[in-house]
Amino acid sequence: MAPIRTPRSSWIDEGLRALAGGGPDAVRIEALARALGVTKGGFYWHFDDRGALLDEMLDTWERVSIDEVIDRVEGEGGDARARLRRLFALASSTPELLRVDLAVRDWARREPTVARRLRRGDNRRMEYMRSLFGAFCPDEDDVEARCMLAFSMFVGSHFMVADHGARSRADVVALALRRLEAE
Amino acid sequence: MAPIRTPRSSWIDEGLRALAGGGPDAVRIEALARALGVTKGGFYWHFDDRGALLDEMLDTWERVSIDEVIDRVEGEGGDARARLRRLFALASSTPELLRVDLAVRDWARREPTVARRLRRGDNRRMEYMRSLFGAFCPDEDDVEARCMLAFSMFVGSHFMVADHGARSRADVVALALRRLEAE
DNA sequence: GTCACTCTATACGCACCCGTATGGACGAGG
DNA sequence: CCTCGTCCATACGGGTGCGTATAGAGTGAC
Repeated sequence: MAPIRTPRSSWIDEGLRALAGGGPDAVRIEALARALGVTKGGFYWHFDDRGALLDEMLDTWERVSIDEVIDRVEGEGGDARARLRRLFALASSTPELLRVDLAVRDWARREPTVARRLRRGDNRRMEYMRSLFGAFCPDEDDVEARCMLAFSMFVGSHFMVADHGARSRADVVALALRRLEAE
Repeated sequence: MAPIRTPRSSWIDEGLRALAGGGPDAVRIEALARALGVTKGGFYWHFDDRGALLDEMLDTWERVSIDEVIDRVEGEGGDARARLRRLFALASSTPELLRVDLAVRDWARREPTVARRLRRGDNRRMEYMRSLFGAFCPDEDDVEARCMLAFSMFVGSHFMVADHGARSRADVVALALRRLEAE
């Protein structure tokens, strides 16, 4: 057994970095190789083709961005409002992961297979949020509206570039979130 | 003066169509030419290069997606809540225009010059929404939070793919909007 | 009919990228 | 020391796209 010099995971990580920076079109094998300091020779030893890499990139995105985040929020206890705030904090805490998430969302708009994965992930997250809002909010329509507003603000705030006078973007998001948590 | 066969505007329109469908990387001159039934020969008579086309595409996007929408909402009268609803309806009414808007938002995440244009546009729309929410909502923080929620839901809802049980996405958005319009 | 103007076709050089083929390099196990 | 497994470098063919150069077509003005 020889040692592993540039394992699959390096290619996947570098691919996710490229995806975050420039979208799926920026995931070019020769560019990744340059970034890793090798040539593409080894890439085709690990992967069948570019599509296989993209697939595995989406696998790891699903795992670390969705499953692990929810697990960590659940693991630390607190009431529903505390978990809600922690969910938002955690999801925005890793800039690199966040940018991958946003890139996947745009990608999903034109690739049905990506959209199917995103649907699975978004449904998981929404289901989890419903349980949190439902803990202190009896009306079902209201729960759905609050989930929608909270989730779409989490996503949409990164796709808009407005100023808010003296307030920072984070201030306004916190303000809005507090509004959604109200009785 | 000879007649105009494939004027600048054809290239810009076709470019916007490509942008809506596949992002800025999909705006390829030879592909646009094929779509227009000509070769790229004439393109370089109208434009210096690909960048010049992208620039003019953004010009027209700014004009028709922001200025004209606000003008039309204002032109038809009604109270603040009616205008708010019309603003949402109008902005979503033209699928093609909407998809350009979303593509520009993703594009802005990696191109500072695009981000600057988007900032200008988003500030205009936010300023207008502030005036509408401010008409029936006295607290300034509350106005800002509602604007943020409304705008980011408008944007974010198109970047998420969750199901809502028996409800349709449009139902949930309407539900959420009604919540934001409440006294 | 001629001219001027507005495109349009075609061909070229360059660069980038994909996927394949092939011959290694390099260290662990025997 | 030799072999095997794990990569890596290099070269190739094919495809696509950009921007340039150049010759020409089609139409209105005169």
